[in-house]
Amino acid sequence: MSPSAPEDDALISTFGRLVEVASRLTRSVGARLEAEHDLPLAWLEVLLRLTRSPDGRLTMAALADQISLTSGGGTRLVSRMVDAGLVERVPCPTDRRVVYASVTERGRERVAQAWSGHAAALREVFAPLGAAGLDAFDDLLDRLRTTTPGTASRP
Amino acid sequence: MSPSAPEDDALISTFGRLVEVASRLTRSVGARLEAEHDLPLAWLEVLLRLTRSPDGRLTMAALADQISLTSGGGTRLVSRMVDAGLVERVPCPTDRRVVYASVTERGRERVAQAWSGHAAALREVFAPLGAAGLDAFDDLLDRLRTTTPGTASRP
DNA sequence: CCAAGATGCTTGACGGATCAACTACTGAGG
DNA sequence: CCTCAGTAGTTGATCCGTCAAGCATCTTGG
Repeated sequence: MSPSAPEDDALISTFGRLVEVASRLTRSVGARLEAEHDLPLAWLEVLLRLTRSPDGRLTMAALADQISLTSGGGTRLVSRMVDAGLVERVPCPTDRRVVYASVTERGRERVAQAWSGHAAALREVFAPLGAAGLDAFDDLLDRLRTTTPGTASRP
Repeated sequence: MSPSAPEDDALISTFGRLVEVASRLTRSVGARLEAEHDLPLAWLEVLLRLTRSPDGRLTMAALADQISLTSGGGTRLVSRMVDAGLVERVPCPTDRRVVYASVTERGRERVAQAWSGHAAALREVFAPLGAAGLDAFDDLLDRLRTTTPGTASRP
């Protein structure tokens, strides 16, 4: 009773695989990061985005969008990181609604410590693709990313 | 102060992209499914796995593994689906520890209803890849999947 | 045959994300 | 100028998954 078309079936399998792979990879990489550097993957993800941004800061909305969280989720996540001293909240002088999340020095240190281990984990995880496969993969992901609708918090 | 190697940096970007794409896609596809068929994506995922399995059933452990949940998460998810009448728990006669999750008739109906809409959503979402890209993508995902360590619940 | 370890599933406590409501602020039109 | 719609961020309630402990059952080696 597998409903109907065979090529739609393939589509569904691919999608399932995507979700599964993303889940397994984040789990595996995240566990290692947690074990070796006591740093949740989500935190590193935030720190990386911030350190790559001009002045090491991003508005809450931009950050939430980049890490695919709703604005509420973003607020809570950075709150925890503020408590841990890795991030600061900096009010925007020209628009008093906006708040910047800004990496602290301590935050930069943590990234520097965790960085090479994280890179090693990723090298391992992506090894089966080879260099060519990795490039292709990156390109395909980019195509999917840019066409997918919008922001997490937009109805 | 972007730490060091440029090719590791690319790796980190690719990983970030993978997570982002998976998240956006599940969100978009899930929202549509929820809106059109009032069915959470995770439920459909379960129903699809079950209907594809012999006798429409899977042990709790096998199911949890397939949808990347811990065994505890699996238990709760099927409990909810049992309450909704889409799945039944069937004890295994030969090994009294194991419990099968088995699709009910009602479950099969829901899949049949949702299936074509879901397929349409996926066709849309994967459109930017084209047929060739989709094949390549599927192949790459498969390589990543088969080499990634193990089961969700295994330490 | 039975003790000890493995395995399959469930459950209580908890963490973390979502949703929706709310506050504060900005900017455009009358 | 003032109002009003739209935008940025926070927060209370809730949902869902994890972790770790626990129970039942199977299996194995002495």
